[in-house]
Amino acid sequence: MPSKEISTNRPGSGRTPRPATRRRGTQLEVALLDAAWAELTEVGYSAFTMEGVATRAKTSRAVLYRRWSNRSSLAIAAIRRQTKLAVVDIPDTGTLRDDVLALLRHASARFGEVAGVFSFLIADHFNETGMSAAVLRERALAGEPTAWQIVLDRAVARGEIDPDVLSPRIASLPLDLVRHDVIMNRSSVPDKTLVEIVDRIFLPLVFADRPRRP
Amino acid sequence: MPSKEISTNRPGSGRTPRPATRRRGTQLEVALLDAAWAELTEVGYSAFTMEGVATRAKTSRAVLYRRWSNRSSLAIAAIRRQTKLAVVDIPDTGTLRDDVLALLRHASARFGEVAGVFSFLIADHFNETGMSAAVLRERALAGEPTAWQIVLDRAVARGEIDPDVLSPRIASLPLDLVRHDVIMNRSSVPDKTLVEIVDRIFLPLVFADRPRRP
DNA sequence: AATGTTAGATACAGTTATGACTCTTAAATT
DNA sequence: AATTTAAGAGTCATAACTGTATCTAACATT
Repeated sequence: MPSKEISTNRPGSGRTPRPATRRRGTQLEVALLDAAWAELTEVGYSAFTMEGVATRAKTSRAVLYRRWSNRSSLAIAAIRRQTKLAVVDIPDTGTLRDDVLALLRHASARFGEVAGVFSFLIADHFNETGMSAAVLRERALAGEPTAWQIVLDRAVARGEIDPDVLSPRIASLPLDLVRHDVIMNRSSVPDKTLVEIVDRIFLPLVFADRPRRP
Repeated sequence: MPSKEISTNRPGSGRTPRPATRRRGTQLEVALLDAAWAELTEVGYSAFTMEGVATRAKTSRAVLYRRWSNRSSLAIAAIRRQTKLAVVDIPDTGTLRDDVLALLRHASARFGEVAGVFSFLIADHFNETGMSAAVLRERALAGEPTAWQIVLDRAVARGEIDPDVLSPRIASLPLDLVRHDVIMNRSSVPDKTLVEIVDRIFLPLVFADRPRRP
């Protein structure tokens, strides 16, 4: 059977009509990471394979292995890239409440999209490396002040809130709750819930010692 | 090579000194489920295999397959058993704060179990069924009032808190935050954090309209 | 004591992914 | 134009797990 079609093996002339172009360098790497991200969001980490990514990216596994030695590295790289890409335009409505709500709505919608990726947060990689979702998040956001932080800073600058009552835990509370909700329900958070988080939990804590806003 | 050691294959006389006892019936089944639970909490669902469970239980896969046809059935059975077993003894210190703290400490200490169960909930099985962790949790707790609910009810009965300010979201807030923390950090929650959640977030919200406690 | 059930060991075929390796050739570099 | 790099196609050995099956001896039942 090895004598079948001897040396008609020339690529381009064989049964597989290969595209005449080859991606290189950054262009290729971006394509690979995008494919990896798409794979992650669609099939989840548990079914995330080098083979699947290679197929989707229309390349071979070798190209992937040259850059990432295993699937968890690739997954992390894809997540990193995606979090960098996801630039939020920062709301500036003039009130803390509306700024915060705008960001939560955005976060909820976005978390909802990538809910499948959260499977990654639990999976084997963290068992091996001892890394956690929190660590990954910190690294991904390293340096850059988040939109969230900027919105809070502005509220402090306006004199709307007292920086002393804004402990890190209270500051991150709304986003934490939205994230928790998404993880538990595997879907974006109803707007009613977002409003409740802001009006019944976050703002009362932030304005605890002050008279209520007008 | 098949003629090597013909018929010295008698178990008990071979190279493997097998234990002379055999578990049966309920005793065996309990051992299997315990092994499955241990495996689930330690390696997570993505690395949860019939083979791993069998090895841990010191039995063969056939014994597992006779009872559960695949790993998700086995995982579900193990989780079911555990949720039945895990009876929390309900603290009754006389104050809401200490009761709540006791329950949070208990929940935090069992973080590994949370992580194990979550790794299952989030894995592929649920991608297909569309079920969410929140739904499954409700089902698991169906009927039975939780220790958490009982503690809150007692505080209401003592007149310590006003049932009207205790919306479902605020009521579940401390547990939600602990769960979120466990998921994000893959470890138990520092006691300092638990105290902060109770004293800086939960109690201020619950006692919002009242004078501070003595 | 005889009989039936089944735990537990072992083997096997089939599937899927890994990771290393060829080889040709498109694209970049010189 | 000549040379170097590496994309992309493909092969192969290895490993892990699945699900089924076979066999024996330890237990329960009679």
